[in-house]
This record gives sequence, C-alpha cells and structure tokens, in this order.
Amino acid sequence: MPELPEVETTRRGIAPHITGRRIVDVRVREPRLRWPVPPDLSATLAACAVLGVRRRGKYLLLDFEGGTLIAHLGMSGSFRICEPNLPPRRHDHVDLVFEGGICLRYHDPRRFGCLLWTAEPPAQHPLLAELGPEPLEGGFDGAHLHRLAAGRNTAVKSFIMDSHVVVGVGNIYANEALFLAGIHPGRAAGKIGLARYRNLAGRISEVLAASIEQGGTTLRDFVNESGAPGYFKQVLRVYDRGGEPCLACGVPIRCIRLGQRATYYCPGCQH
DNA sequence: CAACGGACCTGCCTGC
DNA sequence: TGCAGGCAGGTCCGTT
Repeated sequence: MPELPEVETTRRGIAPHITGRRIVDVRVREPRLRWPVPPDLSATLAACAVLGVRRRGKYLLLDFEGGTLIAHLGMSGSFRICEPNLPPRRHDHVDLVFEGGICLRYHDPRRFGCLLWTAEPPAQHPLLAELGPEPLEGGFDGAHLHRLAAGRNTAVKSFIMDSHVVVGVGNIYANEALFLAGIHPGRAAGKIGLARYRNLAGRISEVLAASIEQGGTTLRDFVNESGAPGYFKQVLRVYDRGGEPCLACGVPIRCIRLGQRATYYCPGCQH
C-alpha cells in the first residue's frame, strides 16, 4: 500500500493529534510483525510524551522523551486516530493510547510492517543508516542519479526503486516518473546520460509532491488517519492501465515484469 | 560489489 | 459454490 506520499499523508494526519501528549497505555494484541514488537515497549513508553513525528523515506519516526519509535507500514499497514474504547477490528495489532482520550491504532493485515524502539538517534539505526537522499529535499538531483548509476547494468526502474539510491520511490511512482521522463523502464541504468537523469530526478520529485497534495494514492485499501482514501489514483498515467491507450499518444500501455514487479510503460513515448 | 530469487503474510480476484 | 492459483503499494537477506 504505502509509498512515500501515503506515509507523508499519514505523518501529517497523526502528528497534530499526538504531539505533546503522554502515553497512558500501550496494547499489543499481535506482536508478530516483520520483526517482533519489543516485549517491553509498554514499559519503555510509560508516561512518555511525543515530541514530534518525522519521516525518513517510508519510515515514520515518533520521537519520544528518551528515544524514537520507528514505524514502517510495509505493504498493507496504516495508522488511525480513534477513541481508545473503539472495539478493535481484525488486524488492529497495536494501540498507543495517549492522555486526553486519543488512540493511535496500528493496522496491518499482511504484517510486513514493523514497530521498533531505539534510544539512539534513529539515523544511526541499521535500517536507516544506509538510506539514500530524500527525493523532496536537497541532495537529490540528476547528478546524484547519474553518478550512482555509473557501471550498473540493472534496469533503471529497479535502480530508482533501490532505497540506497533514493528513498521513497515505490512501484507506482517509479512507473509514473519514468513515463513522465520518457525513459523505458528496462533501460540499463548505466547507459543513461546526465541530461535524462536531470529530467528523471525532476519528475520523481514532481510526481511525489503532486501525490502528497492529493492525499496519496488509494488503489485498494489505503486510508489516512481518519479512514478517508487518497485521490491520486485519478491522476495515474500508466500504473494499472495495461492495454488502455496512452494519454499522450494513444498507443496501448504495455505491462511487463521487471524484478518481479508489475511494470507499465508506453512503447510510443518511452525509449 | 552487483544482481537475483526467496522469504515474510493476508486478502482479493480469476478461472476451472 | 468451492477451491487452487496468482497477484498486490515493501524490503531484507542469502546466494550466485
């Protein structure tokens, strides 16, 4: 489900509800996420206040007094703000209950996500330490992509989805950005020139920013902190449009598999 | 190093 | 109607 725009939408949605509030209860109904929820999380968080909510790539960072809760939504995770006594639905695995009757509820059917605690600065955590630059901040541009692509034979789509190269570019937005840049997704990363990488970097930033504006993309089940869907799907140019005409040239969109992922492109526009 | 496949899970859709 | 199979927005890890 969530790519960077969905995670940012979630961050913006939950931050005003929980920032500055203290934990009054932690309920772990199902600790078996990608990695186990720390068994002592409840004790660790007891009476701690949230200082703020940040995002690094697709990780949400809930800064508490004394450490940071690192959260990832995996493929199917979501956070919602609800009443603490609202009966949990299936797959509502964890509640963080705050003073004032605010409950942050973690829901994740596939359990590919995680909730981890670190007392160190989270940037040093092994999951975050090797991540590439943020696509919506300085340090990400065509020169960066061109430099890292040198000598690499992998498909450019797999290359831009590598979190060591740039964070937050998942399958939907990789397809969309390559379409907007006119680059064939299977082209070898090391055989693309600087000018085209400058264009691609711009399109990646642009498509992610535009999706955040729309509240993220809802394909099947993404909802924000209030349970409302995102609206960016209405703007997707190639993703999930196999066989339909290209909006630019009318040629049918093609669907292939690249690196085990569904890959959509326009054979007329992308080379 | 780079590249690839498998692994982790449930839910939903398709086709027989 | 039931059931098997395939697919899904992520990404880590082990093997070539």
